[in-house]
Amino acid sequence: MDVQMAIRTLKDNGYKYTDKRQEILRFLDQQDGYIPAKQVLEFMQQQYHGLSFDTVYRNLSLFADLGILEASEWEGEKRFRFSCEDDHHHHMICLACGKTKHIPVCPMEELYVGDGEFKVTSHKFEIFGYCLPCHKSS
Amino acid sequence: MDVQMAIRTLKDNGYKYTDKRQEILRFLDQQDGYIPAKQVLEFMQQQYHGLSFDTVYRNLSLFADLGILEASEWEGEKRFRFSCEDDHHHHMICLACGKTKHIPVCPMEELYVGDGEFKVTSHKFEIFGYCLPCHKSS
DNA sequence: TCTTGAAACAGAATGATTACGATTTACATT
DNA sequence: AATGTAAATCGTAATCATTCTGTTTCAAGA
Repeated sequence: MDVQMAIRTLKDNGYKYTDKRQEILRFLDQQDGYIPAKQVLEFMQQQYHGLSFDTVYRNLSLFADLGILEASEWEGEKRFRFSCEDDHHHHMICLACGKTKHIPVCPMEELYVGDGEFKVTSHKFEIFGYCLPCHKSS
Repeated sequence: MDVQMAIRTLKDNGYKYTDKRQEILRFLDQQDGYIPAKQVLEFMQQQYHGLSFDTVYRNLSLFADLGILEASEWEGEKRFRFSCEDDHHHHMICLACGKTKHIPVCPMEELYVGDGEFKVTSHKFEIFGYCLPCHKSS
């Protein structure tokens, strides 16, 4: 997933492509790991003085709904990152800097949960901790 | 960990044992899994009309600090449960009614992630879907 | 019983997020 | 290029969970 694919996804679903959406997507495309919504807002307000909170928060949620972004949430803040284009996987997430590391294994593949009493539609598996640089500096 | 042990822990650390603390502990002792702080507050306000939010939130944090409770947080809410290391589990969550079902297996037990480059502190594993009653009625 | 410091109270403050009516804008159609 | 319309954004208020502050009440040791 990159900015071009994101634009196509937006158009395919009948959404418009605005300069603010472009800036949000370009900013997140440059980042490495999960970025708090607040931080995206701050970046955007540098260029668009008086930008409404609503615009940023609603667009981030929209992008996540469309699969353009991946969303997570910890320490009371929602965070977003560009969707990884490769195979299904999960993340280790650094609580200090938000950087992520792939976990190649998916627990769902080894776990039998389809017991007929629960129709599974999705799942979330995340490991939290500290990456080496952040762990050292604390 | 049970209510008696919790009382001892409180006393050992120089904290007082009040009727409100007793009620919070007894309520959580009867529960099965993580309970949102808000829900503890609602239960307490049934008996103590006009009970301060502060009393419940501060006590829950205190209990967690003392190791009486385990704290977690998702969907923007802090949640607590009695400490019980041998009962570690995860949940299937119904997206329609919110009811949960235990998953007896923890993927962390079978996954080697301690590669020295990441200090693991916690993890989250949740399966989303629909329980039988909700699935039938849709 | 008395004393003292912790606990609880009441309500304001905070921080993140969402909601809403009014206005502006993107873009397909004319 | 001009127009119509649904979507996007604005500006601000509301909400939700939680924390803080200053004062009063109370548990438990002396």
